[in-house]
Parts: sequence; structure tokens; C-alpha cells
Amino acid sequence: MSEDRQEQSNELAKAYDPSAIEEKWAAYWVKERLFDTPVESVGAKAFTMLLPPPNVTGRLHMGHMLNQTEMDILTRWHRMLGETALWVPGTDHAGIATQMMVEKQLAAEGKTSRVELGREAFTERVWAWKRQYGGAITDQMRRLGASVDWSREYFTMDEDLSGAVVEAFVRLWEQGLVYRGAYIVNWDPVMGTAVSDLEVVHEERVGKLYFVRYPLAEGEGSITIATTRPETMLGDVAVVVNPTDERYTALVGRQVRLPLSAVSGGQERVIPILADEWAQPEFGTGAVKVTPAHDPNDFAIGQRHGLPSPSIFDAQARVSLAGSKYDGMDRYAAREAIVADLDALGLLVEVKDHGMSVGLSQRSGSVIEPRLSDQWFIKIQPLADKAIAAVKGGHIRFTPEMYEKTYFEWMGNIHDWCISRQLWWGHRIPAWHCVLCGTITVARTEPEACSFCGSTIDLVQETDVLDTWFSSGLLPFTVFGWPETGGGPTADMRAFYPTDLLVTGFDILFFWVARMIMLGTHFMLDVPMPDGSARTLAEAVPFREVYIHALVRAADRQKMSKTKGNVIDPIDIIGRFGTDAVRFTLASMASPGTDIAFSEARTEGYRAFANKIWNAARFLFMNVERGREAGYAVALGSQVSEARSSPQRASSLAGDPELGAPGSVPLETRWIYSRLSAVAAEVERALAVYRFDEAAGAVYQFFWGEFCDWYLELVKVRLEFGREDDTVARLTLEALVEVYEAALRLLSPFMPFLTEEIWHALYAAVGQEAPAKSIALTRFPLAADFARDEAAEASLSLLQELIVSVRALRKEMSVPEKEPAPMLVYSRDIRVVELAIANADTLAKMARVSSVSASAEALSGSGSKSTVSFDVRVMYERVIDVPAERERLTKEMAKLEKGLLASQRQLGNDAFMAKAPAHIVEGLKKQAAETGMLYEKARAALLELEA
RNA sequence: GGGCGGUUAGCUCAGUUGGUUAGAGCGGGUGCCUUACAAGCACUAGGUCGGGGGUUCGAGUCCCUCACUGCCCA
Repeated sequence: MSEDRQEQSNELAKAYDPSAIEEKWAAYWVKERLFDTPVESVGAKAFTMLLPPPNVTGRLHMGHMLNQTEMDILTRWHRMLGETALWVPGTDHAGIATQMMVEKQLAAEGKTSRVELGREAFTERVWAWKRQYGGAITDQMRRLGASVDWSREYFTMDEDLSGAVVEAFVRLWEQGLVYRGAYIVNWDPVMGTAVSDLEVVHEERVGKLYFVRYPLAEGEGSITIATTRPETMLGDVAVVVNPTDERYTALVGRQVRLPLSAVSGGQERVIPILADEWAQPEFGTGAVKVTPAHDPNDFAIGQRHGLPSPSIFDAQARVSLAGSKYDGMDRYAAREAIVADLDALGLLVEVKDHGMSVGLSQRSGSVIEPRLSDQWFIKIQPLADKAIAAVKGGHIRFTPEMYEKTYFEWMGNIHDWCISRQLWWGHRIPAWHCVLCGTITVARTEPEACSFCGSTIDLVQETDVLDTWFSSGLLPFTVFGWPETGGGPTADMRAFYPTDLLVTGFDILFFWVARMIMLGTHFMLDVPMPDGSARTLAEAVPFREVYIHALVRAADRQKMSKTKGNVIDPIDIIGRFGTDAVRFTLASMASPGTDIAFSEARTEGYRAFANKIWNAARFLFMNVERGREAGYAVALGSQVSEARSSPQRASSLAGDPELGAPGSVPLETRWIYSRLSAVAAEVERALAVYRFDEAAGAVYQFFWGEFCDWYLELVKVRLEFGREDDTVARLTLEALVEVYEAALRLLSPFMPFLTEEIWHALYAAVGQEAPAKSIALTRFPLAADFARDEAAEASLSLLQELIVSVRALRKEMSVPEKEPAPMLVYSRDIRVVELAIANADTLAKMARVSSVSASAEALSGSGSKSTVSFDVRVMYERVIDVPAERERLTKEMAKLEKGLLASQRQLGNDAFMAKAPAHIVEGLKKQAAETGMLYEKARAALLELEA
């Protein structure tokens, strides 16, 4: 057995090597199904989140990693608080992105195109691709250690989710909230589909503004119009001028001949000159052409004036005009040809450079062609109204709060949502066209007959599919089994809806967050509560809180992009520093509202932190082993130590007479428990408001700055085994292990791998069976688990001040590192002197002090240092560097004087004295007195130096 | 054009409802291979809080204004 334990305690390698431990635990968590959350397991409180589903074509990037790190920290934290923490993973079929990818693949392989393949074969091909490669991103998630419930993993085109999509669509249709019609939409000519407004990105470009003369149909004269798109003139139906524009008043009502519009050798078309508010007198010549089928504004003008809307482009944005010489030309080739022809005819007046905003397809990058076509829309206002009410009513809270403004801004100006896509990969719209009568029948399953004429043979299913965001907008309830069968909510819905929190980036605030709110409030209001009562808006929302995180940028604050070549691959960076270090970096840099400039230097620092944690464990194991050799067995979690249960003599500042005496709990142990309590409180406070940076900062500072830098050093003098009475050593060892174990739990949501590894090793080292399969299944440390001990904190900070003062003095006096020197201490508070004397061992170890003596009088001058609480002198012969010392003292005096004057000025201000709260005045008085005292001491020292 | 942010140490960022002498990490300087850790330890320097004005007993924090800068929407 002891040999076993020996092996166990040596289990930790000398150096921390993340790659050696992370994959092992990642696989273990998945294999053991530690984070599965069956509905039967739901306790009193559930904490539910949905993972923003990555595209099935996706590869993990830093944004995912930030998102998942934050969600995982929260999930692990809630789970450790004893709640049923459910985090649902899944992937999105990502219509356009996936179809585009497979098409590219087909092209690269030189195989037949999508069209040649045919719809059925093509979609089968996409499925095959999905089966083979679609798991890449979820595999990467597993590697990150994301504590999701893999048993609930979904894909948006799974059978049940697809069924829910059909149900949602049909209900919206039945409610009159879906309509179909010919409208101008954003057309992506590369993908050959309509896209929504949100999928169009605008880019500033320098184009040309062409001035073209249109001759009047009758009589002499012409009107010159300005356009950025001369090629669309083939579809012109009018010229408009502003009604107030006196230059053109006489021309309104007359007609022009449209140049180049003749087809098959016929006549040029004749179109009217009309007055319309939309024409801006200051733009170009003040006269503009109207092409209703290829410009949304022109379409509106056409509607106002009852004009026709001839389309002149096909789906690939090629001219489609039988008999025209431009027929079949690409839109840009047509532009060149038309401009050349106009020039030849003397109709091209001028060409100017012109800055303009060009709409590009988010996915394919092609220039959007506004196009008149038959599309399906959702009448959005009724949904938006509820979505606005949900946030206004406080049923959904945004963090940072300012995103509420953005949300309202968008919701207030929302347009109907074009939900149809002319793609093959996606949820096919459940509508059937009757070839006979043209009626559309929308149904849950293929209808037997036309709903209008009853024809049973000529029904053709709609070829369009739904916008990807339609199905993902339904996820908060479809993943829990909506639509309900039998009228009531499903068991999952009862337990998990509404979800508690959504963590996401602002880039999908409108795409996804807003749509979930609209669709969630719309559909879920109809689902009764578990007790049968009607559901209120507060319970219909898809989530109660939204936390919007920042963008991860490259170190130089540039946006990461493939073209710039500055993309940081998380898998690569994980390979170099370990997942825990990368997670910690992201968490500690995640302050709300600020983008993260990802810094490798920081990651390096947090790998060092991981290494620190690692080495602290090795120190611990070494001492556990030493204790065992001396006959002590450390027990973990089986007993509550004295210090943990109650602070001792909370009133005493210092000078505890029993300090260090047999049976008492040493000062630094009381202190570390108190600090542990404080840091647990801080972490809880910070995580509750999504301040990952503050939470991470707090555990970092505690572990490194307090536990390692002070506690581990301080206990070294206590851990002397084999004495006649080694109660102190035993108590200390026990506390050491207990505090460390608690610190591991505190750290584990942030650094799950490292803490898991050490936690198991720790139990092995003390020869106990771990109380859980994973540290993730233990309880999170709470402030109340450990006693705050103000007295111990005050005493220890005095001791720290003494140590730091002596170290600084030694350095100033160039005392050789290894040479101990005596110290003298003076204080008006006798307890301070007693504290120093009682802790002479500690001072010896920490500050190389050979002896501690009390001074009867104040100390100043060379070799001494004063603080508000004490004077201290290091006794050492040395040659004083007078100029250096003079400079230091002069500088110090200047600083003190400045502070002193500032506080005196304020204290002399009657208005301040009259109006400021008492504690501020008192504090300032105390500060002024202390500063004055230190100033006097510095002055005395300077005088002595000059003497 | 409309809207929302940001500007604090050499760099990257914190800084709660206005309150006592503005913090951290990295980087810099000096000294240490101190038996957990050189991926470490100790000590240390470094800031007119973008400019100007205002409110207040008191402003990094609130208001106005200017400059620079980023993002979203049209």
C-alpha cells in the first residue's frame, strides 16, 4: 500500500505538460457521460443554456473558444453550486454555407455540377459530406472540455427538428403571418438565391456616375439622367424629377425615347417623364431613371405610379432580353457595351468617379442584384411587438445593457423577413402548387388534393427552402421536444424552458437572438404552463438573460481574417500553451464591452500560472510524504479544522500570547482561511454578473499572490515533524491540504483539466478514494465555508509589512543575500512589537533576520524605515551611499508633502468639513496625521544623513 | 446620413452608486540557481486619467464641447 501511495504521490511530473493530461480527461468526461442531464435528474433548480450552434461546415475559431469558455465556466460553476446544469450542444445545417462548400468541392473534383447532379443526388451528396466531416467542430469542442450534455446533441436537419420547422411554418401560414408574393429582394447571382437584408454587407467603393442623355420622343431636346448602373437602362420604365425642381417643370408629362432599347430591329421604347419626391435635385442632374425590377427604390416609385416592372436579368445576372444585342451578356459586360454604344451615339455626356455603397452577399461575396421575384415572407410586426414587450417588460435582460438600445433600434425599424431561399440544402417549404388552378396548399404532410380546385394529380411541391435562421430561431423550444403532443408541454419543456441564459456575440444579435425572441414569444405563449395555467410573456421568452461578449481580435487589434493572414487558430495555440492557459487568458480578458486583443504574452503568463499550481501541488505532496514518514496521515474532507469552523479571539489585533504555542492554530492558517472565504465571495459576486475577468483575476491573485507567495512560504517554518509536540505541524499540514483542495475547486471552472488531474492525484497522495468521479461534480467553495478572521488578516498584513520593509532595507544596504542580520522594531502599539517577536522564526525565514529586538524609542535615519504602524531598523555595517540615500529621501519627502498639502487643503475647507460625510473626514484626518508623521521621519533621516 | 462605444503607465487592459495617496498583467531596472516552481523569487522605477469648459465641499467617474478612433444600421 505504501508503495502504491509512493507511486501516486510521484505521479506529478516535474514540469507541467498540458498535452499529457488534457486529452486524457477530455476523453474521460465524454466516456463517463459526466455531464449528461436526463430530465429525471432535474432537482430543485435547473440552469439551462443553449450553445449557439456552430455551422456544420465550421472549424473552431477564437470566437467559438471565447464563447465556449464563458459558457463552460458558468455551466461548471452552476453545476458545482448543486444546480442541474444543462448545456445543450448542436450544429446548424447552415444552408448557403454548406451548399456552397459542397459545390466548390464538386467543382474542384471536376465532377458534374449541382444542376447536372439534380436535387436529390446533390442533397444526398451533402448528407454524405455531413456524415463524414460534419463532426469536426464538435470534436474540437470535446477537446476543449466543454461540459455539454452530448446525449442531447442535435443537428438542425434531424427528423424531429425538421418536423418542428414544418409545424412552425404551417402555423404561421394558418395565422396569416406568412405570405408569398413578387417583391424586390436581395439576389445573390452566384448562389442563385434570395437572401435577407441581414445577409447583405455594405461596402464603400468608388464607382462611376454616368450622365446619359435621353432624347425627347417628340420635338427637339433631351433630358440628361445620372446613373451608377447604365446597364439597367434596358429595364427603364420612366424618368423622374423632383416636383419642386423648376429646371424640369416643363418636361414633366412628356416622353423620352429609351436609347438602345430596340429589340429584333424594332422601335426604341418610349417612356414618360414623371414627378416624384424621391428624385433629389442635388444628385447628378436631378433627373433619374426608373428601373422597378432592379432597384428597391425604383420599385417603390413604380408602385406609386402604376408602372410595369420588366425584368432584364436572369438568375445569374445576365441580360435576358430576347432580340436585344445585349442578350446573354453578364451585367458588367453589358455595362461596358452599353456605355460604349451610348458614347458612339453621342448620348454619353459625362462619366465621374462616384463613391457609393455596394451591397455584397455575406456568404458568396458577390455583388447583390436587387431582383423582382416570388418569395415567401413573414409578416414580422406582430412578432416584433411581443419581442419588444418582452425586453421592455424586463423579462429578458441584456448584459452589457447597452445592447438593449441596439435591439430596440433594430426592432423598431424591422422589415418583413424574406424566409425563402432558392437552395437545395435546407428545410423545404411545405407548400404545394396546383398546376391546374395555381392555388398554393400549405400542409404538414403532402396533400392529396388541391385545397381549392380539388385536383389530385397536378400538385408540385415548392422548390424553395427556408432561411437557415428560421430553424435556428426555433431551437430554444424545439430542442425540448416542441411541438407538444397532447396539448401540454413536454417533460423537457417543463424542466428547462425558458432557458436561463444565452451567451453569444453581437454579430448574431439580429440574425439569431432577435429571431429567437420573436419566435419564442410567439409560439410559446400558446403552450400552457406545467400546472395548466396560461403562459405569460415572462414565461414564454426563450431565455431570461443574454450575455453579449466581445470580439476576439489579433494582438494588433486588427480583426482576424484569412486575407490578412492574422488568424489565430485555437487548436494551434492550445497545442503550444494548453487549453487551461488559453481558457484562462480569454476569461481574464473578457471585460464587457471591450474587444479582446488576444495576447500570446498573456497566455504565456497563464501557462506559467498553471505551472505554478502544478508545482504547488508537488510541494504539497512532498510534505504529505514527509508527514507520513513522521507518522501522520492526512485526511481530506473528513473533519472540519478548528480554524475553519470559528475564528479565534476576533478582537485581538496581534500579539496573540498563544501564537505558536502548542495547540493553537497558527496565524497564517487563520489568515489563509479568511482569504479563501474572501476570494470565494468575490468569485461568486463576479460570476453572477458575468465579470469573468474579475473572477479570474481574483483566483489568480489569491492563488499566486497569497497562497503561493505568502502561505506556502510561511508554513515552511511550521512543517517541522518529529518534534516532541508537533501539533502545529500536524494542524498546518492538514490545513494546507484542505486549503489547496478548496483552491482547486475554486479554479476548476476556469482550468478544468489541470485541476482534475491534480485533484485526483491529491486524493491518491493522501491515500483516500476521491469522493466523486470528477472535481466537476464536487461543491464549489462558498464564502461561508470558511471563517473570515479580521484579526488574523490585520496581524498578517502587519507581518507582511515588516517582512517587506526588512527586505527592502537589506537591498538598499546591499546586505549579502545569505547573510542574516539583526532587526530592531519600534511601535507605539506594543502588540506590533509582540507580533514581531512572536514571529521571529518567520522573520528569520522570510527576511533573513537573525534576531528581533524591541526598541524603546522611535527609529529613524540610515538603515531604518518607517510605516504608519512601526519603525524598523536592520543592523548592518555598511558604507552609506550618501547621494543615493539623499535622493531617495528627498523624493519621498516631496511625495509625502504633496499628499499632505492636498489633505490639509481639504481639511481647511469649511464647505468640505460641513458637507462631506463623517467617515470621509475622519479618514482624511487620519491620513493627514500619518502622512505628517512619515514626512517628519523622512526629514529627520535626511538631517541625520547630512550631519 | 442615423445610432452606439472607446481614449487611464512603454504595451494590453481594470477602475462599482462621485469620496481618503488611480490598480493589474506584460515589458523595463537591480539582485538572487533560497530543496515546489528560473515557466521561478525578492526589491524597484514608471501615470497633468485625450484637450478645454462646467456642476460639486470633492470628478478618472456626472454634464457640455472639441479632437482622434472603433463598431452597428441605412
